Amino acid sequence: MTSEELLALLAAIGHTQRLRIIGELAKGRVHVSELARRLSLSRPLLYMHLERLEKAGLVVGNLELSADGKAMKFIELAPFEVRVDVGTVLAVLREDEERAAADSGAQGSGGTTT
Amino acid sequence: MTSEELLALLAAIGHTQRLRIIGELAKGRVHVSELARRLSLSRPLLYMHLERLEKAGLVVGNLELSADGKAMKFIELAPFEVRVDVGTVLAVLREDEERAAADSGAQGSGGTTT
DNA sequence: CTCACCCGTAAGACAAGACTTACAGATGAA
DNA sequence: TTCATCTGTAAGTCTTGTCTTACGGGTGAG
Repeated sequence: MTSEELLALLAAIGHTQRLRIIGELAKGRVHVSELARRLSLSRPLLYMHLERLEKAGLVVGNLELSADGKAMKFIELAPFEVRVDVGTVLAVLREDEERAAADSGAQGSGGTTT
Repeated sequence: MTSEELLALLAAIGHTQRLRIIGELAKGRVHVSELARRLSLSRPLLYMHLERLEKAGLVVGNLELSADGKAMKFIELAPFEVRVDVGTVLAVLREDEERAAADSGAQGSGGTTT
């Protein structure tokens, strides 16, 4: 895991509204408008938060058609678990360095991959 | 743990520079100016980050006097470990509700405390 | 056709965070 | 005294993130 991924994840979870969203989704999948109603959030705002959560891989969205033919986007919580401690931090920093080294090393040859 | 505490912690760790700071401190305690030099950060900026880290309880600062009588603030990494998953989120949300309930319940009487 | 749902995005106001430059004070050494 | 260390903060800029308002289009029911 790179620092970029870790940061995306921490930033995604680290917000009051998004905690509430996760809390609500923990009860089960819901479509966007319904979710907005339950949390008293404007739909555009909710979209913004969902985008962030989705990018970090915390939720997954599925556009489906209901029985009466209306399009509905259902949001589902993706399982996640990260231990945050000194070891994790050191690990991502090391990963970053390795990637940087690999990138600069692969510039001339091109066969150093994997 | 309340959501406020969790958010402070996540926000504290969730930043590139602060990851680097933690990484450097993992090697051992350092005084501020030296730390700033190692990370190529301006001292005022480092102060800002340290303040955030300290508030979240991730680092501890100690003002000491060196052998030649100069004041030096040593920064030390505090042990920390948090598991971030759905359970954690639900736990802090529940904790929030309990606190809110306790606060509003204690307004009139004063004897309802646990 | 109008109403009540649903989807999605664009634009701009506003607040929070990150970062720089500049300052002020204290010590010991040359 | 002047220089090289260290401490700390205040002010202002710039960038990022949050949030609201205002649009656009689609479906089925009355």
